[in-house]
Parts: sequence; structure tokens; C-alpha cells
Amino acid sequence: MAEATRSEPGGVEALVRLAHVVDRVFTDVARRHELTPQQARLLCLLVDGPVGMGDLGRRLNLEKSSLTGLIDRVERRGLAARNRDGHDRRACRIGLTEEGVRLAHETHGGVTDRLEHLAAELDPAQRDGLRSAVDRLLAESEAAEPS
Amino acid sequence: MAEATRSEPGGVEALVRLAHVVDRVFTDVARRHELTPQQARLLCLLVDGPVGMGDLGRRLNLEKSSLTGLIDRVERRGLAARNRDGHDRRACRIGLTEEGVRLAHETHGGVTDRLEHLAAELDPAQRDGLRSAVDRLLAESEAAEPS
DNA sequence: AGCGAACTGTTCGTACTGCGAATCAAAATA
DNA sequence: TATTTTGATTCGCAGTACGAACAGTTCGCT
Repeated sequence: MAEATRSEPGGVEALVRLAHVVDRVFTDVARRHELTPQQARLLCLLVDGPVGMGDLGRRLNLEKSSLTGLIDRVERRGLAARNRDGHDRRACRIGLTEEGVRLAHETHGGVTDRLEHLAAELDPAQRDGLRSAVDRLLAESEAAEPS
Repeated sequence: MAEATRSEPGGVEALVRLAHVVDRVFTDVARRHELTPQQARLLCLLVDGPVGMGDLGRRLNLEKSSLTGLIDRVERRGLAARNRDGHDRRACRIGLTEEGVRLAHETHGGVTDRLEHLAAELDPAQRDGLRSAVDRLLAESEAAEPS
């Protein structure tokens, strides 16, 4: 029963550690801007325009009750705002304020810079390999999740 | 100054999303065993034998005061125990109880299974590409961190 | 030996995170 | 229209994480 392990010796461990590195970057950058990691993640998701609560919950992997609180705190800091949806008077879409956009760009840029700085050491072949493998994994996990 | 962005279109995004997938797996598996993600991470770190608080804080990226609480809760559940160090009466080493070992193996196995199940869909070239890229990134980040 | 600096871990107060159950209003469906 | 479903909030609870202040221990230096 060690065959699977033999064929991927420590590969999973490496993935976990990589995730940890990314997480660390996110945490550090967020902190530098007086944000919590979750708040930073939220802002980055909102940077392309307003998003509904449903989408947000799915993308952040949060229960709706958790999301309400997160939005509350971000709204209280004047970084985002709830905009009621015209078609459905229950629903609301979350959009960034001016200050929110500024912070979102700053944190997104900070994270990108630091990760690109790491990725810069990869040679083009490794870059491509990483890209294609990650894309495949993501497609895979997205396909598996809706279960 | 958009050159760097042009040369890595979305590559960083892929990394972030990959981290998110790994995180999700960890959260799900932990929950299945009545653990929080952080508690699961802790158990996995302790599986190779007792570790001192200093090391733990560094590896989990936690402040010591945060670590105290985490250990408290895990100890209260009977999964780990503080063992005082013989050489330094201030220090203590955290070790797993029998039940802790059991849970640690279960969660570690669960995470590994699910990630390997994902990775199994990659063809060998992608696997190798991912491996080498991730190893490189980890080496890079470890070299950069001690700053 | 003795004194002070550095280190290890805890306590305390505070804010944030995240969940599930219960609730309410607004759709959607029968 | 009556019923069900859906979108979001509220509440209570446990866990997470930080920094400052603290106590005991060890270390370095004289």
C-alpha cells in the first residue's frame, strides 16, 4: 500500500507547505495595511466590481452568517458598501468604496509583487509546468466540489 | 511597469487559488474529525515527535501568546500534553497523546488522500513540473524568510 | 558569587473569525 | 392565494490571534 506514496514522495507535503507560504504572504501584506487576511481576501475579490453575497460565500468558502459579519466589519471601516439589488429586494451586492479600491489595489499589488518575486526564480519551463499543473488541479477540484 | 505582469499573466492568481484549494481540503478534513484547521495543522506537526513551543510558533507562524491558547485547547481535549524539558526548566515540549496520534494520522491521511486524488489526474510531465516548481519556490521562500 | 540582560511561557484584554439555529422579508411555485 | 424556497441578518458560542505586562529561568559579564 505504499505504492501511491512512492510515486509521489512528499509531493503532497510540498503542496501543503506551498499553501502555507502563500498564506503567510497574504497575512503579512494584509497586516501591513491594517487588514486581517480575510478582509484582504474579500477586497481582492471585489476589485473587479460588485459581487453578491451568494457568490462571495461560495468563493470564500464561508457560511452566510459568517459573511454577514465580515461585510459588517469591512463596511464599518468604510471600505465596502452594501448596494441593494434592483431585481431582488432581498439580495444585495457588495461594492468597494473609493478607499476600499485603493486598499484593494495596494494589497493585491503587494501580494502579487511578493509572489512574483518568488516565481521569478523559476525558469520558463518550470513556470509553464506550474501554470498548467495548477490550472489542471483547479479544474479538477472545482469539478469535484459541487458534490 | 506592466511588463512583469505581462510575463506572468495570472500565474500568481493561480498560486493563490491553489493555496485556497489546499486550505479548503485541510478545513474539510479537519472538520470531519471534529477539529479546527489550526488544530489539525498542529497535530500534523507533532506527528514526528515532541516539539518545543519556539519551533511550533515559527512553523505555524504564530505569536507565543496565540500558541499558548491553541495548546491549551488541544490539551484540554486530551490530544496533546506539555512535557517539561529536562535541560531548561522554562521550556516545554509538546507531545501527542495516544488519541492525538490516532487523530493526527487520520487527518494527515485524509489530507494526503484528497490531494493525491487531485494530483492523480495530472499526467507525469505536469506532476514533475509541479514538483520541481514547488520545490524551487519553497527553497526560495525559506532562503528569503530568515530576514 | 552576584547582577542585570535575554529568553520561555503564561495571563489578560480586545478584536476578529466561523458555525448553526432561529428568524424575517421577499421571491417563486403550486 | 397559500406554500415553499431563497437571501440575508441576528444571536450565542467556541476558537483564533495579537500585543502588553508579567514571572520564573538561564546566561553573560564582572
